[in-house]
Amino acid sequence: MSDIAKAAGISRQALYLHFPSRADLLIATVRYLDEVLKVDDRLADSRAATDGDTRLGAFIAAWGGYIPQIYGVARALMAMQDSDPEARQAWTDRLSAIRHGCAAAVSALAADGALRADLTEEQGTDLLWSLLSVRMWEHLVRDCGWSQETYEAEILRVARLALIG
Amino acid sequence: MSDIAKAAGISRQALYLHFPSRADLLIATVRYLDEVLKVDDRLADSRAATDGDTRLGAFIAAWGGYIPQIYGVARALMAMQDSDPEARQAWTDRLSAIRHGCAAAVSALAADGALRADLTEEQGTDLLWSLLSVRMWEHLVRDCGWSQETYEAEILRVARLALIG
DNA sequence: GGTGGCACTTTACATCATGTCAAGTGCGTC
DNA sequence: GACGCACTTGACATGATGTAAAGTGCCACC
Repeated sequence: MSDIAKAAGISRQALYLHFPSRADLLIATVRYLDEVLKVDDRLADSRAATDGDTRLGAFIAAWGGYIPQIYGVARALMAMQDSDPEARQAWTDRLSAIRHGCAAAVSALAADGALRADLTEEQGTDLLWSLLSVRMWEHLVRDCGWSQETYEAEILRVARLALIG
Repeated sequence: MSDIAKAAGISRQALYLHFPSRADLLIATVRYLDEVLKVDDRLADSRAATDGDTRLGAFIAAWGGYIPQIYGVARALMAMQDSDPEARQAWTDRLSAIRHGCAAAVSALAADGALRADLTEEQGTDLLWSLLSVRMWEHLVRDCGWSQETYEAEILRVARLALIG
């Protein structure tokens, strides 16, 4: 909070006049980023897709490409999940929105008869959700040093293999 | 530290006589668990495997089954990575040991000519490493509510699909 | 021109976890 | 009996978060 106040050119206490707590600030920041970076527009392609495979690809491209934009705040928010219930709730809500996107893609695959026979839609959704988690991105891009392009391509490839067939 | 001291029936300060810091305590705990739970024995099957696919399966079973045993400490250790360089180093070392195991399995697959043509050994290792990360386990088992069996079976299935072919 | 409201500042303080320090206690061993 | 050792109690420093109170400067409205 101190650093942020300094960067904003105001006193630490003035920050509390705008955001009641650290959690509130981070949550507001995510919402602000969503607005500025037009997360809805990014997901439009995926919603417009007619077949499951296209939808899957568009969703992975949209969300996978969005992760690096929000990674900083996401990390801070994830880190305070254990201590702050408000932060946990906010991050959980967000994750659940992503899960909805995953579910829609998996459902579209199922409708095409393209979903693997040995997977329920539920399981397929969980699997895709995990592949698209911020932690997965963090591990592959930040820890392993993969480029964003390699990450997106490889996740798409693995998701296809894991879900389709 | 206070809670741990209480649970151990000694004063908070006495804990510092045994472990100089919280990070040291957690690191010592991981090492202790490794010893008590015989992590080496668990990995023996995987090292003994003659073909790549067997090695992959044995490694996933061994490490995937070990994660829930150390999850509590692992989580605490992961949480303090940002603030404590000592904890970061210790956890990084541990992850790198796991990566070695992944690399050995991928390498065995490559030796069998079973590794997908579009993957380098490096990439395949990173991928397997990510699938076997504690975060992945956490997400699927703890957050999604998968059983340990489903987790192991599904990770094995996805790893095979992603690496072999 | 005065006045009130508003955003902000400074200062002080509470809390909580980690960690340090010092003095004392009880117990077994040499 | 003296020493060492593990431990206790109590005090204190630090750093982050958050609360509270009093003061300041400026703008808009009457």
